[in-house]
Amino acid sequence: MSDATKRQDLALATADVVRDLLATYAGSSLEELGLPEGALAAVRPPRPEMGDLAFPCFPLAKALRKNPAQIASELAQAAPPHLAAAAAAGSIPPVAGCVAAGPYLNLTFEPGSLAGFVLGQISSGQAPYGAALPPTGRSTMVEYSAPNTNKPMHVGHVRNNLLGLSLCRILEAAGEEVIPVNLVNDRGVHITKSMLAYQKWGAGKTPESEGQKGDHFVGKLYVRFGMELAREKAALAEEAGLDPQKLDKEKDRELEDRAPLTLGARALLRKWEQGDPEVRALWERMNRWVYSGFDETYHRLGCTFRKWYFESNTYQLGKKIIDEGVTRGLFHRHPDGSIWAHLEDEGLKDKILIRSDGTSVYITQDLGTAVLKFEDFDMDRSVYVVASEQNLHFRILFRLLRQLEMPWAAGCVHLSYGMVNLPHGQGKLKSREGRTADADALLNELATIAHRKAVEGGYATEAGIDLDALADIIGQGALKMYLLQVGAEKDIQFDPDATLDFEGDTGPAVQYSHARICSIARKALAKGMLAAGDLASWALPDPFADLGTGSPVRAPAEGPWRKAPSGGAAQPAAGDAAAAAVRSAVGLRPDRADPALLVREEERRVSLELASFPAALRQAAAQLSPSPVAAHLLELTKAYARFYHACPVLRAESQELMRARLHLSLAVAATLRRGLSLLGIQAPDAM
RNA sequence: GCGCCCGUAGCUCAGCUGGAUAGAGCGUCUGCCUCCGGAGCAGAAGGUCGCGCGUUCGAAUCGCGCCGGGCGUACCA
Repeated sequence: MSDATKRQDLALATADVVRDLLATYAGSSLEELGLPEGALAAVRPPRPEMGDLAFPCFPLAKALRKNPAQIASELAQAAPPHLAAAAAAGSIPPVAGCVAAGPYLNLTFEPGSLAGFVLGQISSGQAPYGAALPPTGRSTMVEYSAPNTNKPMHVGHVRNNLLGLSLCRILEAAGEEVIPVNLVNDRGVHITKSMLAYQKWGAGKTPESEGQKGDHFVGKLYVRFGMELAREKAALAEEAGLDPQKLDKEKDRELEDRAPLTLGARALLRKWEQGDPEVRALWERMNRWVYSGFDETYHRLGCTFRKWYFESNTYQLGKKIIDEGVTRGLFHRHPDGSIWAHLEDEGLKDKILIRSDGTSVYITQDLGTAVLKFEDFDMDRSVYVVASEQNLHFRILFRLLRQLEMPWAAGCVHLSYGMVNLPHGQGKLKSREGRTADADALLNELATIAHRKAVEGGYATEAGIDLDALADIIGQGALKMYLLQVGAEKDIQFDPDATLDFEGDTGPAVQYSHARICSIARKALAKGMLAAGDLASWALPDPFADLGTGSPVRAPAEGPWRKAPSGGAAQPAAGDAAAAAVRSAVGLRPDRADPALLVREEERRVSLELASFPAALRQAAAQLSPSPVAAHLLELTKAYARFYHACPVLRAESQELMRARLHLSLAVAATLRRGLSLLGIQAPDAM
C-alpha cells in the first residue's frame, strides 16, 4: 500500500503513528517482534464516548511478555509527544485524549481539528472523495452481465449488472485500470429455439409492428416455444400411456429428445454451424432486435462496456485450443470422437470438451474467450461476475487453463453471487416457464411508485424538475441500494414491496439527504448568506461515461432516463446558476469557513463518519464487494440526519458557525454523491 | 450419495483476516412539524448469533461433527 493511500485514510495514518510509538516504547518494531502489520491496527470503539479510534493491545502481549492492559497504559503515557509531532507534520489531526481503557489504547481527536482535517481533504477533491486513489499499476478486466440473445433480462441479471457495474467503479476509484466487458451467449440450441418459434408463429412480425422492445419480442417467442414443446411432450407421453404430470427426470428428457420441436431446433443449429445463409440471416436479424433492447436497459442502468465478446466468435478458438491440448497429451479423444479432460486426480469427474459430433459445449467457448481476453488486453486479473450455480464450471475452467499452462491462469477470479428468490414460495426466477420478474418491468414499476410517492408527499415541487426522469433515478436508487447491501455470496429474498419502501436504510433516504443539503445551500445563496465564490467545487470523475453500452445496435427508444446518462453525475433538477454551483460543491473554500467551530458531538460524529469513507472503499476493493460502500453511505446518512436535527445550519448562533456547518454539510453531500456513484446510483440535487 | 455456499431480533440484512456490553432498517408501541425539506428525529420492546464439541486469555467470527435450506453433480447453457 502506498504512502499516499495511507495519508488519505485516517485510520491507516493513525495506525502508522501508533506503530512508530510502539517501536520507540518497546525498542523494536512490530516486524522485529515477529508480528504482522495488522497486529496493531485501528478499530472503532463500541461506544463513541470511548474515543474515535482504538488499538487493541492483545497481540502485543505475548511478544512483549507483558499484560496487554499494562502495555496500553504505558503506551498512553508515552504517546503525547509522538502524537503531537505527527499532528504538527499534518499526518493526523491533533489528539485531545489518549487513554488506556483496560487492554485498549483509545484516541480522541480534537473535534474541530478532526473536522478540519477531513473537510480539508474533501473540499480539495482529494482521493478518494473526489479523485481516484493513486494508481496501483494493476489492471483488472470485469466481465459481467452475459445475457442470452433469446430473452430479456430478469432480476437475476439485474443483480449481476449492478454488482459488475459497481465493482468496476469501486476498483477504478481504488486506483486500478478497469476493463469492463460483456460476453454474449449468442449461439446454441436455446437460440435456435426462438428462431424456430419465429418461423412458426412470428413470421412477418417485428418488434415495431408489435410495439414491443426487441428483447421482449424475441423472449415471448422463446416462451411460446416452451409452451408448445410441453404440449408435444404431453401428447407423446399419452401415446406411450404415461401420465404427463408424473414423469421422472430421465423419461422427461427422453420425450423432450423425441419432440418435433426439439428436433427442429437442433436441425436449425446444425444449419447455423454449417453457415446456411438463410439461417444466419434470420439469426442476425433477431439478434439485432435483442441488442437494441439490451442497449436500452444497459443505458438506463448505467452499464458500460469497453468490449463485447460473442461466443459465436470464440467457440472456434476454443476448439483450436482443445486440439492443441490433445496434441500435447493433456486431453484425450474417445473412440466416438468426443474429447475429454481427465480431472479425477482433482476430485472432479472427467469433463467433456467437444461432443462426439464435433460441436462445442459451454466450456469450449469459455476457453476460447479466456485466451482472447488476455490477447486483447494483457491484464493482470480477469474477474468473472457469474451466478453461483456456475461455481463448478469455473473451478474446472480455471483448472484447465492451469493445465494448459496459460501464464495468466492464476489471475482468473470467479466473483460468484447467490440466487434472487421471490417471496411466498414463488420459487426460482426462470424465464423458461414464463414466470418472470422482468428487469424492464421492474424498473418501470419502481419508477411509477417513486413518481406516485413524490406527488403524494408533495415532493419535487421546485421549478424545472423533470419528474419522470427523477422518479426513475429514485426507483433505481431503491433497487440498487437494496441489492448491493447484501453480501454477494448470499441468496437474496427479493421482496418487491420491501424494495419499494423508501424509508429507513434505503437508497432514496441517502438521495434525500443529499438533496436536502443541496436545498439548504441553494437557500443560503438565494438569501445572500453565501456567495457562489465561497464554494469549493470539484467535478466528479466518471471514467466509464464515454464507453457507452458497447451494444452493436443502438436502441431507438428515448426513455426519460436518457435525458441524463446514468453513472455518477448529479442529475440536474433545479435549473439556475446557484443550483449548478451547489451541484458540484464539495464544501467552502478554506478561507471562508472555520471547521474548528465544529465541536459538538453530532458534528464530531459526522466528521468521523466522513473520515471512514476511504476505509469502506479500501475494503470494498479488496473484497470485490460493493456492500461495505453501501453500508458506509447509510451510516453517513444517519449521522448527518442526527446532526441536522440537533444543529441548525442556516439559523446557527453565528455567521461563522453557519458557514462551518454549511461546509460540513456540503462535504457530506459530496461524499454521498461520490459514494453513490460507486454504486451506480445518481444523486439528484432536489427531489 | 458427493462437492460448494448459506443459517444472527417477528421480517430483511450488517458484523466473519478472533477482541470491549452482538448492530441497523422494516414491523409493533411512545413522543416530535407556527422551526434550514418529517423520504426525517428521539425513545421502548424484541437475540441460547441453527445445535454440539474443540482451539484460545478471549469465538457470531477459526476447526471438527450434526441439523435445516440453496446450488451443483448433462455429449444444457
